[in-house]
Amino acid sequence: MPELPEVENIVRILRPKVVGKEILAVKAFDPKLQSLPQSLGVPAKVFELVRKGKYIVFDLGERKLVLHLRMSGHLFWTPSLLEIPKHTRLSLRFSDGALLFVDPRRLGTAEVVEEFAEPLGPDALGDLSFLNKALQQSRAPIKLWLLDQRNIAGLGNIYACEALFLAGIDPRRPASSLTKGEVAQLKEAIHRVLREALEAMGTTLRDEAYRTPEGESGDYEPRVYGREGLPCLRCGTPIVRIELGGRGTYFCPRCQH
DNA sequence: TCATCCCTGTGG
DNA sequence: CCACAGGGATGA
Repeated sequence: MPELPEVENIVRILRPKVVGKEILAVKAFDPKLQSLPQSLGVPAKVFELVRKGKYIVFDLGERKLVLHLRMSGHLFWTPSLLEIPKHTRLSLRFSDGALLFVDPRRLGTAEVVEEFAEPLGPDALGDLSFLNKALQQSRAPIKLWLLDQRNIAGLGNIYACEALFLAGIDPRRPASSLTKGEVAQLKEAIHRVLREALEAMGTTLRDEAYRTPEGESGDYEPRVYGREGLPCLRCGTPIVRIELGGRGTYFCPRCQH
């Protein structure tokens, strides 16, 4: 569910609540996470809270707690543990509140490691000049290339579609077929979409979908994602949905070539 | 480079 | 009932 802007917002909101504080107790509600309280060990001071691609990393000094929300994960901040919402998988108690990892589909992950070592490409919010050369080396459809976190970290299904729409590029095009001008457009489009979404506090498509740790929904409104059959905001042509790599892919057949 | 799987829920 | 879901690992 969450992509870079949503994860970044979550981290920004949580940072003042947890950095410099101690995790006083950990409880796992999912058998998959049974060993986590043991490996985490309490009390554990949180030195830093950082986003790496779509991962959320709690720097505990000698070790890191690494969370990934995948499709349906949420992090909620709550003043008390008296009421545990349905689908809560993990709770981290602090002196003045608690953090709940809630994940209906249970696809999310939480693990304690010595060092964060996921193979991630450069962050999508950072310098994108590497795209010029990198894209030349792959014949994969550009949208799938953008979704591969080893290439570029942070984009997901919504913002990959949105960026390609803004750049006027057909998602099926081989990455290596993009001209220099198109790559320039794409770089700009990626940054624009992510900044817009960040400012809007992310995208909340359905009621049960993304929320900030304080329960707020995001205001970003996709231009093409989820708009099959609706008129393109630029030319009025109905937006088309196709499947690419098994994922729904939306684009304007007239604006994107 | 695919399909398949991991899971559960919702909406048509 | 079936289709679909904002992610990613895996094995053919």
